[in-house]
Amino acid sequence: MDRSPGTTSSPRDRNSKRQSVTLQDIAAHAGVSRSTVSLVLRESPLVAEATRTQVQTSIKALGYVYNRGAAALRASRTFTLGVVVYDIANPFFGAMVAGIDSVLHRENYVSFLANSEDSPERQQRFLERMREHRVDALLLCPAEGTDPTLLTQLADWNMPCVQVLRHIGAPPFDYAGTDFELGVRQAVDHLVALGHRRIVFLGGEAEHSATRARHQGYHDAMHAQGLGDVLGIVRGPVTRRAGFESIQALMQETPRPTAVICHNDLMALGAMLGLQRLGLIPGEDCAIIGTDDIEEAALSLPPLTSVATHPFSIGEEAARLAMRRIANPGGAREQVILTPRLQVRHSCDPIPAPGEAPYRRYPHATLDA
Amino acid sequence: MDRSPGTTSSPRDRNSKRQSVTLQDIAAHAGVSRSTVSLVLRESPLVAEATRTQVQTSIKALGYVYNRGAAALRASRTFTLGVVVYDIANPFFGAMVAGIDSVLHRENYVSFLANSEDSPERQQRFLERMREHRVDALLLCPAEGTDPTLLTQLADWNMPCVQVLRHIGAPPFDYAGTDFELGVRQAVDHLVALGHRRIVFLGGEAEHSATRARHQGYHDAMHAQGLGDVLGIVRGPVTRRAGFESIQALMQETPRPTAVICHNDLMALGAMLGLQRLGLIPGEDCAIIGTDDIEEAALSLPPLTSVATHPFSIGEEAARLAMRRIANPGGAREQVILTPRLQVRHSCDPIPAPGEAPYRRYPHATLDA
DNA sequence: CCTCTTTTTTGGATCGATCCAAATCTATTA
DNA sequence: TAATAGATTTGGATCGATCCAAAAAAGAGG
Repeated sequence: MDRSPGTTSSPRDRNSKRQSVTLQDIAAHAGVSRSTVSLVLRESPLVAEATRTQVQTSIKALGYVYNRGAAALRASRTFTLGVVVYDIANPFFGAMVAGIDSVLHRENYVSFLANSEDSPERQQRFLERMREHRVDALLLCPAEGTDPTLLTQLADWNMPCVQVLRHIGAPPFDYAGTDFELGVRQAVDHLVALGHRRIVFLGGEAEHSATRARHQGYHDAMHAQGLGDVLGIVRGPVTRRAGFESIQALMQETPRPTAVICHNDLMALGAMLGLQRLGLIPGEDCAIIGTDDIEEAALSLPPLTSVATHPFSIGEEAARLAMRRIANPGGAREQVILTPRLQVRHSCDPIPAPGEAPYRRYPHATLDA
Repeated sequence: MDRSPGTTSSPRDRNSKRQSVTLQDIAAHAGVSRSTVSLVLRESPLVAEATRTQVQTSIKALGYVYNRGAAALRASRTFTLGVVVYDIANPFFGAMVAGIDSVLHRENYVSFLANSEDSPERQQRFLERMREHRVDALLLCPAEGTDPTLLTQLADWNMPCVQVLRHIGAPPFDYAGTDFELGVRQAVDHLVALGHRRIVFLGGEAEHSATRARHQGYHDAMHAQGLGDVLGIVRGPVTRRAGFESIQALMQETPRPTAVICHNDLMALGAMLGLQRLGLIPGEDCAIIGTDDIEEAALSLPPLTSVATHPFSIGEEAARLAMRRIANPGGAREQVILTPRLQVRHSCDPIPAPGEAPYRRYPHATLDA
């Protein structure tokens, strides 16, 4: 009030002398105290309306930039989240991360993303780094082979953790994922309704919740359909290449399976390719169903029938759960389980009429589902 | 020295009273000063060997966790990097991010990853968030349509920026990418050597450096080969679906192109699918070359010939450049341009002998290149 | 006009590290 | 042995915000 700093301290002056505009500078400019400015920034209802607008004007005028680091030090809240996935190159995770971001954005959060590549050691190093950076919470898709005591460790660290897609350790824990068991059941039921009996599951080799649930679902559904005698599970990596290779081995068997359900879409796409390599037609010589319903699934030949697991929604739910946990660290743990939906396309169409050339059928298929 | 705090201040005691172990605690435990501990942590050569080991013992004993936020406040260095990409679901970026991480890891950095989805507005919001978090530098793959003044803005913000893959604004600026022009030339030359003349380029519609360079390369290479009269560039989105659709339109034309070079691999894979949908055989009815050489390229039918752009290396180089810039903000701007390499597979094999059934040829192709 | 609430504002302490000039401790040399 | 140089160590100030108890201002009631 005694001076009009808008003119006395020119930007040039500040540039040369001091690095950045601080609360103090704004306070001086607006003729109030540091604390009041802080309250305005945090949108406290305590400040009078007139003061608020005055301060906001000064903030704009001086081009102030909030220093979250400084705030974090005092308030011990960083507005920062750690996200650990195991295969960032899988489009599923692209979509999931987008879902996470969409929620974090609203909450003014920002995320550290790390790719464990399914290595517990890599994962551990990332977690330690994130600990130093004092993330408010963690979204963790645990790497294959992660020791269940990791959860205890994180609890000791005081780092809230929401597991995503896979889970380790004993309940209760926070978790967001899909009902994989139900997903596989949907796939099996669909195939059986189409007349298939020899249905093989191309699954993962790792022992974690997500493979277990799928295998359990397969097992139960097959039994429920009275097909307990033709169970077949192949275990291996869950990559495109693995799908490509294992289906070719599978097709050498007699009797051949007539349908294959895959752990994820990448495998399923690889499997379709493997069939083609053998001169077989996916969907006719052997039905294929994938899991995830990534974008590419609609863009294969034939378009892939897939159990949609809604990665974007999973990301959103996981992030929301993390926000809830941050707001209420002691609250009851939650498990958010989304319901998958079978997206039917053309990779398990019924056998074509005898006269019809199989290959020619694809052009009639619609790709837009 | 006067007391043995390892026993006097038990962990339980600290848990209840104070939140976390600080430098002060370690100093007391080791019988030295705060400052000395700080020097040890930063691996300063100033501290005597005996002191160093003593302090390190105390650090372990007390389970100290470095608080980077606090350090950042004082030292105004956050050990944090912003990374903005425009399509996280593209496996190319998965590999690139992995390359970035591998460098950051060594340097004890951690990265905020943001996905602009090619929206300048989204990008801008992320940048503002990262500014509040005071990232030490930015790795930016500018979203399509980004205003060139963004560079000025970032300079005003005092935020070092390394552009990646695409660049906007006027030199000098820091940049890491590939010689796309050369890449396309390699593709054209390869096709011409195989006897192709009607070579079409399936390119992007956006006006940025990466599309311009590719188009320029195509233009120059075609002219150099004396094919200036059969130029053909199709512009559109650079997605799998776009490749799928535009090649089908292209195949209606007369005379038909005999070869297509694509902006990226996703397009090329889509294009191969499009050919199949028309009942045409990729590589025989029409040759296809992609760009990037993502993992999936080796796993298509036929395996895709592609201009390898080495995403992992680009990520590494970009991150290294950022580290150099952080260490020396005023230094001369650098442009790191990697050399692409044509990875020949089977999507542009020469026309098969008359008697040979085209489709049967694929099983003989090796997928391992 | 004065007292009593209620609303709004404030300054000093604090978060946990680094910076830096000065103090201390060790050798070395005259 | 004292002076000097070099190697270590140190404490106070600082980074830029929040917390919180207390002060000041505004409004209500008699």
